[in-house]
Amino acid sequence: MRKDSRLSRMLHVLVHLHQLQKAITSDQLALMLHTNPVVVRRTMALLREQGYVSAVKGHGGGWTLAKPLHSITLLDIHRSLSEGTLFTIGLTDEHNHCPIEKAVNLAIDDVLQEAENLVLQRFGEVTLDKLAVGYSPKPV
Amino acid sequence: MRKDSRLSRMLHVLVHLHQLQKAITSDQLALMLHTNPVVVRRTMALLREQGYVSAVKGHGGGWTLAKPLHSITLLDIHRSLSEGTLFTIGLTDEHNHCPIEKAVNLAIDDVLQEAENLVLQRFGEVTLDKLAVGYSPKPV
DNA sequence: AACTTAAATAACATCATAAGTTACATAAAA
DNA sequence: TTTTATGTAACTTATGATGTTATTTAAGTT
Repeated sequence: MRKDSRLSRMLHVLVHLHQLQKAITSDQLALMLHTNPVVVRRTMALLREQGYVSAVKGHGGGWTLAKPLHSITLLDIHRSLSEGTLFTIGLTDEHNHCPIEKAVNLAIDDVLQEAENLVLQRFGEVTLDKLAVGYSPKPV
Repeated sequence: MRKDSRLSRMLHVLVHLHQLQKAITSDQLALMLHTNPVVVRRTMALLREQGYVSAVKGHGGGWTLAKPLHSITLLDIHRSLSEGTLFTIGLTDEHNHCPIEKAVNLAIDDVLQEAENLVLQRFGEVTLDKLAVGYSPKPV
C-alpha cells in the first residue's frame, strides 16, 4: 500500500512557514516537496479548515501560519489530515456470530488500540516549535 | 486504503483447524471466510512455508495444523504474512539535506517505532490457544 | 478596465497492494 | 481413469493518496 506522507509533508511546510515569516505560494511549496501545487492546496486546505494556516489570493498572496508553532501539536495536524485508522491491519467482519472470529478480532484490536492510544498521546506531547531546528541566528 | 485482513483471517482459520482435528479444504475455508479458494491457498501458503500448517493434495486432502496452538503466537503469524510496515503513515524522502525534514521525520518515526515495538511485544505474548474459545465440551 | 498572480475546485489518471477471479497443471486417492 | 484437491500463473478489481489538466474566482498591478 502507498503510505500516507501528508503528516510528514505538512509538518515540514509549517515549520518553513514559521521560519520564513512571509507568504509562500503553492507553487513554491510544490517545488520544495517535489510535487504539484494542486496536491499542496488540497492538503493545506485541511489545515486551513482547522485554522492552522491562512491563504490569500492574488499578487503577493500565498500561505501563512495562522497560529504560533508552540500552540500546535503533531496530534493537531494528524487529526486534521487523517480520518481513517493508523494501521494497515484490518479485522474481518463476516457478519456471523462465530466466537472464534470474535476472540481473534478482540485480541488484535486490543493491541492495536493500545498502540494507537500511545501514538496519539506521544503526538499530543510534541509541539511544532520543537521541530524548528537550525533557525536561531546563533544555533547552539 | 483497503485494510490487510490476512492476520485476522488466518488466526480464525488456525483455531478452527485445531478444533476440527481433520483436514479442511480451501473450498471449505473460502466459504467460511466469504472469499475464494485461491485467496485461501495464497495466504495459507505463507503459513505453510513457515511450518505452521501442512497441505495434502487429492482425495481427503486439505489443510491441517503442523504445530500445536500453544506453540504459535500472534507475532509468528503476523511475521509470516506481513512484509511491509504496520502503519498507514509514511515519511517523505525528498533526498535533500533539509534539517527540518529530518527533524520532522525523526519525531514521527520515534513515535511509530515505539508503537510498533509495543504491537510486536504484545503479539508475541499471545499464543493461539488463548483464542480457542468455546471448544471444551464443558466450557467454564 | 485589462493584465497578472495565486488560490479554489472539478474531473480524471496513476500507483501500489490485498483481494478477487479464471484457467490450467500436478498429485493423490477412489 | 476419474475425481478431488493443492499449486500457480495471469489478470482484474477495489481503495485512497498522489499526480495532472483545466477552469473559475479573487486580489493586486499596470
